[in-house]
Formats: sequence, structure tokens, C-alpha cells
Amino acid sequence: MSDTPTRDFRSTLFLPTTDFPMKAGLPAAEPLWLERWAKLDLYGQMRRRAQGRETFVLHDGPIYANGDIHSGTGLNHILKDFVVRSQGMLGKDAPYVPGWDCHGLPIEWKVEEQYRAKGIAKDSVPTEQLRRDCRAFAEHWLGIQREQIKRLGCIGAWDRPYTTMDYRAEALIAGELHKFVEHGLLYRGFRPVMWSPVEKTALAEAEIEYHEKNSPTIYVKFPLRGSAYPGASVVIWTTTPWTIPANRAIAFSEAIVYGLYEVSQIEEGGFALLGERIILADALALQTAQHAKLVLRRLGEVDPHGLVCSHPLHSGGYDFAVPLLPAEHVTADAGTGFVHTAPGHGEEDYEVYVANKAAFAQSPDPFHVVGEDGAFGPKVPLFAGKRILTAEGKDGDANGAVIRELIEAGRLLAKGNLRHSYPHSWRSKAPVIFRATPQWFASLDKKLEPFAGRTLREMAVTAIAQTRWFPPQGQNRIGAMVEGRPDWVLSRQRAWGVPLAIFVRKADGQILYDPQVNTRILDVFRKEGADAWFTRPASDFLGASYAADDFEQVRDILDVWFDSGSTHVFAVEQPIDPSWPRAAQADLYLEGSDQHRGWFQSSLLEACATRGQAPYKAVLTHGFVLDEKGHKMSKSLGNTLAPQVIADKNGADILRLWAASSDFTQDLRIGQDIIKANVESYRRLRNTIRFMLANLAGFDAQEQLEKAQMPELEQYMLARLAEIDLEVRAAYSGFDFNRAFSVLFNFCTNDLSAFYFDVRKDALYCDDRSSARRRAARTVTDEIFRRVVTWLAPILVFTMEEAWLARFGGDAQSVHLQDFLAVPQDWNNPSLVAKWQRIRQLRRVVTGALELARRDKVIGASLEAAPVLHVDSATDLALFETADLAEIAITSQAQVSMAPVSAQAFRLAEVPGVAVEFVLAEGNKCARCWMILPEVGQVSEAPELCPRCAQVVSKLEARG
RNA sequence: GGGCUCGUAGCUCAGGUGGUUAGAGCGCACGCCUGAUAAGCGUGAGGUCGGACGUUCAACUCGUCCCGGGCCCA
Repeated sequence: MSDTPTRDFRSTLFLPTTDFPMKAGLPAAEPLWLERWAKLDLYGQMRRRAQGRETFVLHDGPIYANGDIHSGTGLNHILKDFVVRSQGMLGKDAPYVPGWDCHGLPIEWKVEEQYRAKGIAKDSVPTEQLRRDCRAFAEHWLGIQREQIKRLGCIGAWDRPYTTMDYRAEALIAGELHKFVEHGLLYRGFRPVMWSPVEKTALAEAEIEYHEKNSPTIYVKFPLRGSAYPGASVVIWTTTPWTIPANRAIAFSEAIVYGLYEVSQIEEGGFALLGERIILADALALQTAQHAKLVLRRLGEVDPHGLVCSHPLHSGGYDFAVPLLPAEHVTADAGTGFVHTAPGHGEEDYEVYVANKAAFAQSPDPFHVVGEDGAFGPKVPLFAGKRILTAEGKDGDANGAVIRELIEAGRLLAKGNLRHSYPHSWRSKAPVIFRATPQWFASLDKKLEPFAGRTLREMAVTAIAQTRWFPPQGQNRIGAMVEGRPDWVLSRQRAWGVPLAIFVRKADGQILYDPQVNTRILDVFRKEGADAWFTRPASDFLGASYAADDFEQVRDILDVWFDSGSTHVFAVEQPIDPSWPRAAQADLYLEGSDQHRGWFQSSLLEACATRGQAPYKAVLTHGFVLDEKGHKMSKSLGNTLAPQVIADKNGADILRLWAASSDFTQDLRIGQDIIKANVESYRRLRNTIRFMLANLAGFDAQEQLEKAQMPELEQYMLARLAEIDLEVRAAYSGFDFNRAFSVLFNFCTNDLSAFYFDVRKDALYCDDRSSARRRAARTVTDEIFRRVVTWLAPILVFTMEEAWLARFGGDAQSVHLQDFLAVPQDWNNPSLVAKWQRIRQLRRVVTGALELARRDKVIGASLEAAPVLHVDSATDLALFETADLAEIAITSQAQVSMAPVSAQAFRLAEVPGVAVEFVLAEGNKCARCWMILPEVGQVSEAPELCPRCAQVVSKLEARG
């Protein structure tokens, strides 16, 4: 054996060459790609290219224009981008018009905060000024968010987004409300809200903070009417004595056992009378007795159903019945098991009222007891003018007065004090109260004439059933919510939003519905924005037919959910920008699962109320982004990971890879280690693509080979491409990006990198340029390259563009202007795939056998081996009539045999009927291709080469 | 506390209508190659399927409860 090569043949090989770097440098490269795409007007080109195709309209859920985007926003937009791009490459016209939600409280606060920082009193700022500043604020953040999302590689009409504060949008939103009026859905009612008497304003939950506060506690006796338990009283407990004048009912629980008790003993300082009878929850009787300093004796059980009491201040002007009503919020945790119910002063109290309206018919209006300054109104018996809180936010005289009157009337059983957590205004730090305020509602259960007597709730439930929900549990979730939700409160006492642009006739409280007036309103809004509602006189809208003095102009602002619920109108159904797609219904809404209560529902209700159907055909939801331990991200926990940070550090393609490798229908985790894993996956993909690029250098149409002339291995790879094509298309069509990605990733690692490319390196590097084998390999590699790159393009938008251009160049080229390539019918070949599956199984037995030899230091490279594969079936033997085992196993020589084999031969438990006998390759090592063959040395002109290499080299040398 | 929902190897995911030794990729360990080289190839070790009871001849797959997480409410 001569193993001293006299010459280095490296230069005679066709080694891979490419400028496509192994290291991506994404953070630096991505912004340059974005610039290029902007210059090319890539989005515009995509639109023009898709003209005339079937449309696929993904309607973007408007994001709220305040603050930086977070991981959830990033995920949401990346998924939307996957949808838009994959639908486009599947052959649809899939535009993307991003949207912003610009009105509402959070922006208004931020602006007020800015005022405070400058020492400007909020009340000194005119509404117009406030609205102007809010608009500017939203504009500012819209710009920032837009850049942050674009940075993630999301493509769309970024220079022409829709916003809810666009004048034309504001006009259309107001117009939608008019449709509510027209359809008879809108009514005025009352509802308790958090109210700050100090600031004389309603507060939202987010404006509330909780502080410790001392409150008086009282046990109050409500004397029972009727003959069931003569002389007995129902006892309630409350920390807000001032709500007693507004009491209209007592709530009890059907899950609690109540008892009739007699006071059998009294201690000094108690208010009770010996022998009097009270009704309490059994579980709370002892506790109550202790507070009231008395001893109770149980006389028997009480069924509270149908009982009616008198008000404890019955003789002081509160001469009405107080019914006992069952309610779910009543517990036996504290108090007496009976809950005093003042519908104007508690959320749950109000719900009891709504659920039992008839029971309240005989009692006085419960909603006008306390004024906006926190004082009892002039008509309130005994307490007119008494204040719950002083103007400074200290306790007023109302509680004391009520307690005194209760003692006077003999209805107080006990009193005490309690230190508890109580809601306070964020701003003034003063306590707040629950207070009924007039609000505008959309009725869910009114039978609507324009819809054949169906209710909004019924229509919404029907529409939910007609919508496709991904994942299907979504239907369940939104269905339960819509069935159980109360009427929609549309009004807000705020400044920044679309007004409820309606007039109410003072004479009869009716809402004015006059199409001419409405047209005037909308015309003005379209030109001047909704600001006009606050700056122009009412007569401008009412026109000559009505006297402005006869009408109340409603100054309330619409709930921002009404804005976003109306976006389908001006962004999809009647696009206010002609470049946006037009459709009666969007094909898809895609948002986080929290939007079942939010946008999915507001859009559904809005569209059902105005059009009788859902605004979408399908709804896709994703989960929440959690930290790597599966806990929610929050600034206070310090476990947030902003998408911009990942983009800047690792690249947006890495973040997109993460999105594609996760199951987004569930909550998904992200963190340093998970990102690192995705960086690794990225490397594998990138290098596989780089290998293809490098081996396709100089490949052109002349070199292509017909499939019929290709080796079976190549035909097998084409058949695999046909399979993958089907899987990838199915996955993208069903928005299953995780499946698309894993199919592609596994194809790249298992089929390509670990098998096909490894096997074909010899032919690619060593075969003559004209060899059919090499030409076939390059032809197939080209087909693989084009497909893999386009299949991955919706996910790795930057890297696939880089790869595409590295091969096809051209200033105007872009992978994003390609469709998924069609697969010729005749590539499909299931039996060939099955055959090669078996061949690859046998190959595993061979590699296993080589590994043993390697471990024993018998060989290093597989080319040192010439294994004998023993099979026990003629079928297996026949496999190798058209396939070369040595080539496939990357050994220098190989044999397949059905001869019996020794027990020591290598076997794999999972591949029965097969054994491999290890044999060292015989002959000399070819200095060029490194194969060890008996033929090496037989070519006299090139003694250190095998015949194949000798021929290639001589041809090269002949050419010079 | 209620509604919905999730919990399979260190990580990311597969595991129709219950049925042989629960799979893949990554990571890890070990080895090979040095003509994809801050790459590539191979081999291997890792889960009893969150936990406990049940139903069943048989459960990761069905039921109940518990633990832990998430969204939305209260």
C-alpha cells in the first residue's frame, strides 16, 4: 500500500464556493434589508403582483397607541405576518393594513400626567386642548410602535394604517352609534361606578388604589313583615352606614342555612332587648352574638324565600317594603349571611336589582340618593344635605347621622369599627364611593324589529356558531361570555373619544332620530373630526327644524371598545382608504386569547347590532408569552423580555423562529435559554442552505438533467419534495406554523444534511462536471433550494431573502415576490419513498457497525470500511439492484448478501433480519477522492488515483 | 371564589376515537472527520407521560379530586 501521495489534488476538486457567510450578523443586516424593501416598495409590489387573485383579508386588531410594544404585541404581529405571507405565497391576495386604537382613558391619563408634571391644573385645560394633546400623544406612540413592529420584519401598509382617530373613522364610528339608535338598542339607565366625591368624577378601576381605612360597622335589624315569624328581624351587617337610606332589598344565599334566634341574655353596652327575635345565618350566629354582646338561643330554621321586611327607618319616611332576594355573591364568610342591598351603591347590589326588577317596583328610586358631591339629596328623608365625605375627603357627618337615627328607631343591634383596605382615588388619595350614575346602554335582550324580533344576544350566539374558531375551544369561551354578559355600557364621562353624538328631547327623554340631523353630524365629523361636537353649537347639527333649547346634547364619550368594535366598518366593509381591501366580512381576526372578552366580542356585538352578522369568518387566537418558568411577565417581577431587545441582540429572524417553533395556540415561554436553542436551530438551517448555495455555484439550465435520467436517489429526493410540499401547504393553510416549521426543519436535518448531502458530497466534489450523477445532484439540489427557501420565507423573512438573492441576485428580485413552487405531478412516488425508507433503515445498521469498528480504533473515516450487509429476504436484496450501498453508506466498497452470517455480526434490535459484517476496505487510497479501492494504482498515468479521478484529472489537464 | 384552559425527556414539540419495549429535533456525553470547518457525520445516556384515587382485561389517552401555571371575571 503506498500512502505517500506525491501531489495535492485539492485544486482538481469542485469544492463548494459561496459568499453566503456562515455567520448571519442579523442585528446589523436586518435593518439594511428593511431599507432595501422600503426602496423597492416591496409591499406595493406584492399587492400589484397579487391583483385579481382571491383575497384573504386579515383584519388587524388595532393596538393601543401608548407605550412601547411588549412580547405579546411582537408575537401577535409576527403571527399575522406569517399568515399574510403564507397566504400570499399559497396564491391569495393577502393584504395587511395595520391599525391603531387611539382614543380612551389610558391616553387621557398620560396626557393629564404630563399636565401635572408641568403644574397645570387639569380643569383649567379646555376640552379642545385636551383632545388635541391626546391626539398628538397617540400620534407619537403610533410612530414608535410602527417602527418597533416593522423592525420585526412584518410587512404591510405601514405608511397607510388605519386609526380610530382618523376624522373619517370618527364619523363612521358615530354613524354606527346612530345605527344602534335606529335599531332601537340604545337606552339610558343607571349603574353604580367608582365615584370620587372630591373630584366629582367617575373613576376607572385602573385609577383606583387601595389603602387602609377605618370604617364604622353596624348590625341593623330589618323588621319582618307578615305572619311567618312575628316580631322577628332580619339582621344585616355593613361597613357603610350611609348606604342604609338607599337600601331597597336584602340578599341571601340559597347555600346558607338560616336560623331564628331569641336573645336569651344581654350584656352591658349592648343594644339588643331581652327576648327579641332575630334571623341570621347559623354559621355566623355566634360571631354576631359576640359583637352584639348577647347570648342567643336558636328556635328553629328559617327559609328566607319570599320574606319581606320593612326598612329600619320605616317611620322616618322610609315607608316601603324591603324584599329578601337570593343572590350568588352572598357568603357566610363575614357579617350575618344577609347582605344589605342598595342598588345605587354597589356592583352586586345593582346586579340583584337588574335580576329582580319587579321586586323593586314599589320602592323609591334607588339611584338619586347621593349627589355628585357626596351629599344626600334634598329629598332624602332625615338626611338631606348630610355628607358622606367632606370636600377635603375626610369622613363627613352622614354615617353618624344614620347610626343615630337607627339607634333612635331601635333598629341598631350592634356597632363597631373596622380597619380594612378601601378604594381611594389614585389622584386625590381621597376615599371613593360607589354611586349610581346615568349611563347609556345597548340592550342585549330587547327584541329588535329590524331583525325579525331577535335580540342582540341571540344574533351574537348564532354568529358565534357560524364562525370558525382556532383553536375550537374559543367558541366555548366567547359563547359562555356572551350568554352571561350584562347590557353593554357605552358611555364614559370622559373627554378623549368619539362622543355619543345624539340629542335627547327634554320634553319626553326620547332620543332624536332624524337621518338629516345624523347626516349633518357625520358630514361635520368627516371634515373636522369629532372635536366639532364640543366646539360647534348644537344648532349646527340640529338645523332649522329643531330648537336647540328643546334638546339635551349628550356629552358622553363612547366606550373605546365601541371604537375598536367598529373598525371592521371603515377598514374592511367601507374602507376609508381606497388602497385597503374591501370585503363584507374579514377572513380572519387573529389576537391573543384575552380578546374573547375584548375585541372579538365588541366587534361581534357591534356587527350583529348593525348588520346582523359577525364581522369575521374565522377567529384565530394565540396564548400569552410567559417567562421561561411559565410565569407571567411583569415589570415588577423584572422578567420581561422585549421583542426589540431580542431583535437587536439576536435578530428578528430568531424571534420569528421562536414563534414558529412554539405552539402558539397555548401560552408560550421565552427566555435566554430558549432563544439560545433557536439560535442553534437557525445555524443548522442557515448552514444547510449555505451548503446548497455553495454547491450550486455556476449551475445553469444547460446542466439540468431530466428526471428519467437521474439516479434513483435523486428521484427519491424529488418524491420527498412532493411529500413535504403537501405537508407544508396543509400546515400553512391551517395556520399551523409550528407544523410547517418542524416538517421543514426535520427535512433539512434528517433528509438533507445527515443523508442526501452527506452521500452526494463525493459526486459533487469529485465527479466530472459532465457526469450524469453530478448533474442530477445539482439539478435536484437546485429544486430543493428553491423550495426550501420559499417555504421558509414567511418565517425567516430576512435570511431567506439573503439566500434567494445570493443565488439569483438582481436589484428588483425578492423571494417575497415568489409563490410556493408547484411540484410536477410525476415527482410524487410513494412506493419509491417506501423503498428508500427501508434502504435508510439498512443504512443505519451499517453506520452502527462502523461505529463499533471506530470505537475499537479499527477505522476512523467510514471510507476505510467495506462492510457486508447480510439480509434474509430477497426483497431487501433486490433493493440494491438500483442503489449502491457503498455510495449510500459512504464506504469505499460494500456488499449485500443473503449468505448466512456469524452470530457476532452487528445487528440492531429495531431492524430485524439484517446483520452487518465489518470488513476493512482493500486497496490503495485514492489521493483525490480518498476512497480505498483495489483499482487505485491500476491507471498507469495516475498511479495514486482511482480510475474515476484519473479520468477527471486528465480531462482537466487537457483543457489546461 | 367562578368560567375557560394548560402541565409528555434539560428545552421546543409529536403522540385520531384507550391496546406491543412513549417518539422527533435541539441540548448533553462520547467518538469520527478536517475538501460545508467558530461547520459536518455517527453512537449513546435521558421521560412511567404534574400527583392521588377510580373505571377497564388494558390509560399518556376516560372520570373524580389535589398540586402548579395562564387568560378572563368576581
